[in-house]
Formats: sequence, C-alpha cells, structure tokens
Amino acid sequence: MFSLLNMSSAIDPGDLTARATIRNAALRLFAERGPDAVTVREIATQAGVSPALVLHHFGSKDGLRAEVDAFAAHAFDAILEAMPTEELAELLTGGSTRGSLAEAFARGFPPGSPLPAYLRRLLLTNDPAGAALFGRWYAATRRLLDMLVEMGVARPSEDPDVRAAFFLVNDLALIVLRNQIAVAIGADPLTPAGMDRWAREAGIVYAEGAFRAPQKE
Amino acid sequence: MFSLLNMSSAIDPGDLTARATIRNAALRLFAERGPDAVTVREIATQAGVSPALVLHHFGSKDGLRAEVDAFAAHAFDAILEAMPTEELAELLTGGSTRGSLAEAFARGFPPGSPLPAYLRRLLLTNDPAGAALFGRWYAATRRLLDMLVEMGVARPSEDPDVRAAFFLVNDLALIVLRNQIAVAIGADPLTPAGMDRWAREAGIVYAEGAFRAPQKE
DNA sequence: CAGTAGACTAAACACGTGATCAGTCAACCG
DNA sequence: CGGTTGACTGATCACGTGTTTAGTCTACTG
Repeated sequence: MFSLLNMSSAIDPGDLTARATIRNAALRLFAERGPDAVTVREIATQAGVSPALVLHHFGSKDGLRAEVDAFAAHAFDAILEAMPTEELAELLTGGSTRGSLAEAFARGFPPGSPLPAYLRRLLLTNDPAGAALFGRWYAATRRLLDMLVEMGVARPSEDPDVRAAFFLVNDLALIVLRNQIAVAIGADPLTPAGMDRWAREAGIVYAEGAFRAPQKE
Repeated sequence: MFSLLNMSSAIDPGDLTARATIRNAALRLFAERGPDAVTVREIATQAGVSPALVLHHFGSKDGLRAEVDAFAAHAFDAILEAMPTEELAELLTGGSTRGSLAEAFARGFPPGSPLPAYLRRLLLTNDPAGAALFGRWYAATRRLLDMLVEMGVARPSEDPDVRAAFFLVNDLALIVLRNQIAVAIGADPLTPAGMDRWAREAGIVYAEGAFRAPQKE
C-alpha cells in the first residue's frame, strides 16, 4: 500500500518539510494568540500532523518556541539590514514618504504575513529578545537623528535621547496599536493606502509642527 | 476559641472586605501577567484566602474577571472625566506641560498602582472594552483638536481623522511601551521626572517640528 | 436559646495540558 | 536480501487547572 501521508513533501502544498510546516503553523498561531494560549495539539492539527510529531521534531514546546523565535529574529534582521541605506536615501532625496520602521515592514512582508503580529508580541512582552530588538532599533534611530542634525536636515534637541525614543515609539505605535488605529481611521495603517495617509500627516507635523507656537518666536 | 482569620475585617491591613481583597489581588495579578496566565489558587494565596472562597464570591474565574474589568473601567472614567477641562485650561494658559492622557494618568494614579498596566492590557488585547475605551478617547481627541483649530491654536489638517489618531497613539505609546522606553532613556516615563522630559520634547516637536522643511515654505 | 444564613475551607472531581512510550512504516545501506 | 535509521502515530501518563461538594464556624434573628 502506498501511503501519501508519509511522504513528507506531500503534507502541505508548497513542498515543505513537515518540520517547516509545523514551524510555520506555530509561527502563525503564536503571533496571533501568543505561545501560552496555543496548544501543541492545535499546532499539530493546523500542520496536518500528529501532536507527537511536533515534540519528536522540536523536543518540547519550548524548543519549538525557541526555534520560531530564532526564525522570526532572522527575518527581522534581514529587513532591518536592507532598510537604513534605503531610508536614508529617501530622506535625503526629499522623497514623499518619511523613512520609518513600520513602513519598511509593510513593504518587506507580504500582506498576510504573521511576522508583524509576531514582532508586536515580541515588543510587548518582557521577552529579552524583544528588549534586544528594541535596543538595536533605538540605537539606530539615535544615530540616524544625530546624522541628520549634523547634516542640517534636523533641528538639534536639548534631550536627544528622549527625542530619538519619541520618534521610535511613535513609529512602533503603528504596529502595536494597529487594530485600534484601523477602526479609528477606517483603514489598516500597515497597508500601502493607510500607510500613505499616516506618513503624510506624520511628515507634516514633524516638519512644521501642529500648533502655532504660543510663546516662542 | 476566638478566630482572627474569620473576621473579614482583619484579613488584610486596611480593613478591607475579603471580597475587595480578592478583587485587588486579582487586579494586580491580571494587570501584570494577564488573566489567562494567573490561576485562581495564585489569587487566593496572594489575598490570604482559600481558592474556594474566590469562586464562592465571584461565581467563576470569568465572573471575577468581569468584576475586575468593571472596577477598572470605573476608575478610568473617573480620571477621564476630571481631565478635559483641566487639560484645556493648561493648554489655553500656555502652561509648560502639554495636556496628555498619559500625563493625566501619571497624576491621577498613585505610583505603584496596577491600573496603568491594566489599561495597557485592555488596549492591547482585542477586548471589546478596550476598543470602546479607545473609541471614546479617540472621539475626545478628535473634538479637542477641532476646537483648537477653531480657536486658531492648532493648524488645520487635510486629514483630521489621521491627525487625531496620530496624537492619540503617540500618547498611548507611553503607556504600552513604558518598559522599553524606560531602559532606553534611563527613566520611567510615567513618573513625574520622566514625564517632564518627555512632555518637553513632544511639546517642542508638536509646536515647531523637528526637521527643517525641505520643500515647503 | 434554638435555628438559620452566610463566610470560609479541605478534599476531591473532571478535564485539558505537555510529554512519553511502544510500535509501524518507508527509505536507505551493507 | 537483512538490518538499521528515522519520520510518524495512537495510546497513555502525570500534572495543573477551574470547579464542585460537603462540611465547619461565626454572626445574626426570632
């Protein structure tokens, strides 16, 4: 008897290993609901395999979690590595859209990708990996801002640490409050359309301010 | 024999009912780790009662959760109610600090209060209560911004929906990314000291912008 | 002083969880 | 061909969970 189910390449459309299929299913579920709220049985069902196979491949649920973490971190670094030069170029050419992390993500990931949601979880839990990621992005923002000041493009600040954090978290707010923003403005801010509206307003405020200065000037 | 443990008023310093003690313990634990990650036994231990008493008073864990939700929502509304006039007054008198939700919270809640963390969780989960809260705050922000434009204090925007959302989520970012911000700038942004630094930078950017406008003007 | 109501607890129950185990099957190697 | 390796599964385990039950003790009521 010829068993289709045991041909690992036939488990899922796309010729993926069973391992990869399980990892992808876990990534998607972890991103949406968090690892603690997802059961091994659920992952197995979604991947079309038995629960025991999940632990056969990854040792334990925590092992799977670690592997998914590493996979996601790798994907994020790939995005981040391709960004700063591109972002800088856009900024210096005075392009219409301001360089931003959220924007880079919207461009770098396919529309249905679970990675933005995964990133969100990483930043919001007390995960050390999330803290490390935030730290690297903060340092990059800080450096970029210093560079822009030196170039005369950005005005200097008395408290550059806070200003860099201000810009970074305003940007990340798009990712972490995505759903709330979507219902408020009637458009997903991580799609190109929503992103355009957002970038235009942010760009204006960052360039000109939003209030008529009451006492200064 | 005289039993101290059964005198409800002696269970906890502060003359609280056992019910209130349990509710407070649950609020604190829910805020820190989320309701799903907290066990009934844990709440009971922290409150100094038996696990069965928790369910005796609240029917079920979900019942307790609902009661804690209602309690927190009530506290938030109280803060929100006292804010807009005060905020408006500060704004119109040209006070040093810009009116903001995060600021109002830092002023309105004692330093160790679990309510900011609870609010954070409410906004970040897909909880309908959180969506409702965000919706009300968004409407208030939108109205305030319109009013300021009408008064000539704020510059009009082509996309006021997005601009209001932009201001609101920048503000809420202080609450949802509090920990990451704290390690980045070296100060908890929800304490008066950290809040001052943050408000100063935000105020400057919102008033004057941060970049030298490249093409406009 | 009975007697009832309610705060409170110890013990146990039903169930879903992550994990283990023994075993089947296909592929590969000598 | 015989034998070993490894992907894969069904059955089962130990355990923590929310909840229930039976019962104790105190305070109040007539």
